[in-house]
Amino acid sequence: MAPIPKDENKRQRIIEAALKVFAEVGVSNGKIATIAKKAGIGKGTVYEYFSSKEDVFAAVFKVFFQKMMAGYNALIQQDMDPVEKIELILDYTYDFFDESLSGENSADWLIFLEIFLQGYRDETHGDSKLSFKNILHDLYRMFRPLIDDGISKGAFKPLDAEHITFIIFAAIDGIGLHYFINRDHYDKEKLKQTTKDIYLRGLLNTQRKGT
Amino acid sequence: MAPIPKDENKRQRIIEAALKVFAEVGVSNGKIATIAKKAGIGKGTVYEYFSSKEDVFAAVFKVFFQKMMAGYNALIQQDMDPVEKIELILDYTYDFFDESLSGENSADWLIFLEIFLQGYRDETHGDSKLSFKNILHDLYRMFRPLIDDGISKGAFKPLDAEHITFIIFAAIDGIGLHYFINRDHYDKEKLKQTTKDIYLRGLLNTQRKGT
Amino acid sequence: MAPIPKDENKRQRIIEAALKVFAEVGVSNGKIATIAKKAGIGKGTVYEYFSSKEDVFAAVFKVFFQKMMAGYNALIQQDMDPVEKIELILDYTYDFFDESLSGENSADWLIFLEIFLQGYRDETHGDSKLSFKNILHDLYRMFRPLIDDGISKGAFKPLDAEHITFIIFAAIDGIGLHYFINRDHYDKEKLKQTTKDIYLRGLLNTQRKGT
Amino acid sequence: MAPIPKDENKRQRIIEAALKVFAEVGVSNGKIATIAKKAGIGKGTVYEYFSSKEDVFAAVFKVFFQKMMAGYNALIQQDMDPVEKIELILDYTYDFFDESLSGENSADWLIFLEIFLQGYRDETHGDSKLSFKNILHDLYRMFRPLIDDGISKGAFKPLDAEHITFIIFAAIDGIGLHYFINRDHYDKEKLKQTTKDIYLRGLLNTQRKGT
DNA sequence: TATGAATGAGTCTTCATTCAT
DNA sequence: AATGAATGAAGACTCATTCAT
Repeated sequence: MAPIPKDENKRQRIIEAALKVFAEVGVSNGKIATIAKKAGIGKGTVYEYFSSKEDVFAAVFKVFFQKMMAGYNALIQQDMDPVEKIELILDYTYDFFDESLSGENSADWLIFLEIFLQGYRDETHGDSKLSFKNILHDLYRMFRPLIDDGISKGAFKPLDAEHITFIIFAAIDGIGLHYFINRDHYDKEKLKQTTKDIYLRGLLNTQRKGT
Repeated sequence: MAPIPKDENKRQRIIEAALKVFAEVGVSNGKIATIAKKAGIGKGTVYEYFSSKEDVFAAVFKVFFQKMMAGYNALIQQDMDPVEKIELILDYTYDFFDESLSGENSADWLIFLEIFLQGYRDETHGDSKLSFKNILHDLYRMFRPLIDDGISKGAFKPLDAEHITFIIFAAIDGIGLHYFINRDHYDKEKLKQTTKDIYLRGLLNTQRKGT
Repeated sequence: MAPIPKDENKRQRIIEAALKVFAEVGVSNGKIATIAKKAGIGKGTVYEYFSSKEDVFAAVFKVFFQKMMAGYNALIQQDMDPVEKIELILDYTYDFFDESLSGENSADWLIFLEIFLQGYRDETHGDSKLSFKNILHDLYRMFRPLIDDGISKGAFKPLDAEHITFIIFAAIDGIGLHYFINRDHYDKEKLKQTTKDIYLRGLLNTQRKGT
Repeated sequence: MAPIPKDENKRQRIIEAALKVFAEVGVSNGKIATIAKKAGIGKGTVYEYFSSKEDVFAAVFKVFFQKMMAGYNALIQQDMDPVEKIELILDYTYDFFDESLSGENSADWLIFLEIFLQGYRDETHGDSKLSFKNILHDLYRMFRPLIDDGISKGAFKPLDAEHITFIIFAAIDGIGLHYFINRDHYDKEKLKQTTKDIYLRGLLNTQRKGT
């Protein structure tokens, strides 16, 4: 059905174009014709690389999360102590959104929500090959060692690692989302600092020293 | 075009039906015919109360946020100390999603994202009468006094109130979102507790007592 | 799927239009748009009465054979002796095609083949609600009593009635088909006479009297 | 456009593949891509041998009737008396269909109808290089000497030879067609016998001997 | 006021055909 | 000579919206 001919580069161009289009107007409203034009190819050519619009979306979905995970993973893999890493990750979240929002890519990040919605519905309706849940679990799994490390090194409170991971990542998501809409109303550096203050003073058990 | 006839009750039924339909299948895929049937009226009747599908969405948007704000506002208005309130609010977030997800309304909460997306796009594209940003600011404005109160009473750290409000609310949002997808993988009570642990041990400056 | 609203008259107009269009250009090449225009309605309206093009075809199929059977049945029901009836039926076959071919309906009869092909393929491919075989058996069943009657009255040779029915009807079909193409090359009255000569002198066992 | 390159063998493979494909799914639904694959060549190569799909069909049309005529002609050319030949031809019709229907070629014979329809329409619409009428006349012309021979030898009734030819051949066609669909419902040998009984007892004037 | 039958603009998708390699 | 990637014209079907009843 989806023959996937050789030109891998062209396939990528379609995915990128689709990402932008879906982000800008939504998956339902994103026309294959628009995607094709944006990719600089003919309408029919899209179907040489993907069997359907749904299939295009699936590819966008996959690529998006791979990139996202790669971004965070690069930070996590670095050789530094857990506290610094958490700080880096929190800072990075703001910076990542800030970059995503610059220039013409301004709406790119909306694709996260599009993907979230579409992916969740597909899952609910059972016709999904894109297990959204699984993606989230991959993300948690990626963060998890960092938390474990912090706990074992005594840097983090000895709370349940699984639940901490969930909360931290979920919170980061929400913060990114809101910052996405409100960045012109807030001072980024102050937000970064406050975020770290709130998270870390709680996460770290250094204060216990004082007890 | 939309004369807005008398029967206000019927108008509400349409909005409720639209909420469910949009939540379940998305705004783009939500059909006027489906909404009408769910509201128990004829297709044409929808156009007696609303001038277009877009107009129906605007009403859903408005009602949804009014309800949401009412829910949180009820908690905030209660006469109790700021720390307890924050705890209540965090707990409530989990409970709210838990309730929303029970029974047939299981997808209701997806409407938040639908609304978010649609609202944000409308705003970006300039054709919006629904300022999404304004809604968010209303929400922050609602939470703000609670933070101010906590700070002035010495219960919360003397950080910048505006930024705290942003972070707390954004985090709550993210947590709700993720819990929405993952609730069957986690123990709610443990999550509640860990959430409060992380947020509050950081937010509260009680540890200073020890100094 | 196929709501089938009230206006039965309009439904008939669509079927008639489809019959002509399918006959003229084939089922595959027959466009819904053309059918709609010919029926004097909007494109979308076709879908108020039929759920798909396939469904339109099914209706054409059904109506066509009902008419066809009604035509032959009227002859068969008449109160006259079997030999005369067979003669009438053979004559009628020529006349029927002759009429079908006059004026603008000139291609109408091609629909028989279209239907034959489409029906046969649908059956083979299993996705048929139009059992073509069943239709043919209905036709045979209709002719059968005539043959039985002729045999029991001693007018026809005492051959196997079922097989006679098959052969006579199949031959009539072939004759109609060829006449359809060749009528301008032959003298109809001569064909009628020759046909009866060949069929009847064989079918009747009157000649045995002479033995 | 269609330079008709050397490899005649490849050209035949395309025609054969097209025959099967058209028979199976119809001319409209038969895709050039499918034909190419079945012929074991590239899609573009088809256009080295034929200028268009229509041109491919024309070749199939021509080849099919050549084969068909060759089959019957072989029988007609044999040195035997007219009555035996007619019997042979009638028997052969059943056997031919029986063979065509065995194994994977099961739908091959449908091509006759496809060709009939397409050919007839092309003729009607004037864009035909395939005079369907002419083909039929060739067939009649082939049978004609057999009838003439039978009449002149006194084996057949002295009816008009041209009309007899038409009727016999047309009837054979119809019988083949119906047998194609119904062969599992009838006993072939009985059908053969009954067919010959009906046709020959009428065609032969042997009964006159008794007079 | 309420309705739902009618409509056609708009979208995905297919496929014959072209053409650079 | 052979190929198959690229293309866009064409067509089935959907659905917001209108309007006569």
